[in-house]
Amino acid sequence: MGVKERKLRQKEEVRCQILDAAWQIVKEEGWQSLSMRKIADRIEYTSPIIYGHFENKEALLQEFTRKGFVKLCEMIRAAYQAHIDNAPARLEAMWMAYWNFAFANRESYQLMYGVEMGCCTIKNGIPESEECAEMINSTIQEIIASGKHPDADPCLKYFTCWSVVHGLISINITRNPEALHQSDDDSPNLNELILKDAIAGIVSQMLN
Amino acid sequence: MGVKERKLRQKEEVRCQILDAAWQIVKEEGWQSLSMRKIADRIEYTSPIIYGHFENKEALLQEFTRKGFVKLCEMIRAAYQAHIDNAPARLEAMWMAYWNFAFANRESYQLMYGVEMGCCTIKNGIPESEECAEMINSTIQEIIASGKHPDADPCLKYFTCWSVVHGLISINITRNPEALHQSDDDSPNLNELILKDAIAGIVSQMLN
DNA sequence: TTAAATTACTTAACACCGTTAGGCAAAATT
DNA sequence: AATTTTGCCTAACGGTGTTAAGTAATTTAA
Repeated sequence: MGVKERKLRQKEEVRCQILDAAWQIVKEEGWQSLSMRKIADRIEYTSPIIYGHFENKEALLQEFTRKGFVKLCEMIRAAYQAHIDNAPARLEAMWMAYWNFAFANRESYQLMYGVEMGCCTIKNGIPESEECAEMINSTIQEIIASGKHPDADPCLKYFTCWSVVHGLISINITRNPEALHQSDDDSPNLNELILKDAIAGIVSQMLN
Repeated sequence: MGVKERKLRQKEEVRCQILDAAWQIVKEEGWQSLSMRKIADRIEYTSPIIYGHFENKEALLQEFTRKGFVKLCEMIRAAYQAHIDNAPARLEAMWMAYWNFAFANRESYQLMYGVEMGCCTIKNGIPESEECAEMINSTIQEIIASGKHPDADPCLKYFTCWSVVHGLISINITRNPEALHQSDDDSPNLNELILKDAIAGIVSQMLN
């Protein structure tokens, strides 16, 4: 009598179809033109059924935001663990991971930080988001502790780092899709150089 | 037979009413909830008459963007002229002007750089916008020329500065209205310190 | 002064949007 | 086999930007 299980499975499958269709539309036309009716069209249902799976459109978007932070968190965690013995290098690696995530997942980043989402908020209910902030903040604290300004505010340094990186990403992500960010050849692109320079500057301000 | 003149004057007055009503709504409810019908309600007309003054909603918003850049340009120009003899100080003053504009004209800034406007684009059809970029870029070139890295790219330095400032503003403008940006007492707030630090860092990278 | 032409404005509609209520038919349970 | 539950759709509400058609007032011309 696995009828309940089957129905649950079917419902879960429709949920996936909704997310897949939504993601497809976003990739093709952008977040701006994503609508419940368009999603329903693609999965050959009518729009009200979506409300059986997501409370409203915002909740649906929130699901993508959540997924984005999970992925971002993975990448930052990898960078964290790869430089566990060197705090300045770790900080740079984590922000580079952030940078790479933004360009490998443009649409996600735009939803996570761009349009209306409260940007750079430490508390936003998504645990992975807080874990990202925690890893970066602890590294900053480590750098500050080993430097000549132990009274520096790590939170403000975090904001400063974030503003450089996010600002640079903002420049590149909305406008020229491939103008400045061309990693075609082996040489790192100019933006990455700027980024590393800026972070190195902040680190040096913490140390000296 | 000044009937034509009178009609022109009347039409111009309605145009002003439209802009005033729109601005009032924005200040009360934000850009998100500004609609043509709401504007029409306030000026006691119906929505189609707005299209006699503005081609569409985007054109109306564009008018506010333009006005914003005019004001921003004034402030940056004043800073430019106040430090005509000292390029590093001039650069800092111009970015501080930018910073102050953003917080004195939150709604304008949000429209100019925030929501969907292509951020930091050098060419966007608004002459004042280009003048701002020109003043900053020429100052950066002056600094670079007097430094030890004459081959540095001024455009990229401009982007770096802009990303720091815009990033910091983004943090503060969307979230806590008065949390970090409290200039109540005489002491400059912490964000301004960060800002000056960051710009000083970039300048020092150009010089040394 | 009266008829024609222009202008100013409104009403109604189109095509969207997010969201909800009600109904119908198929499926599952009793 | 009758009843309950479920899944899904149709229709609608109130909102959006925008356009076309029509009406009433004003200005111009005869």
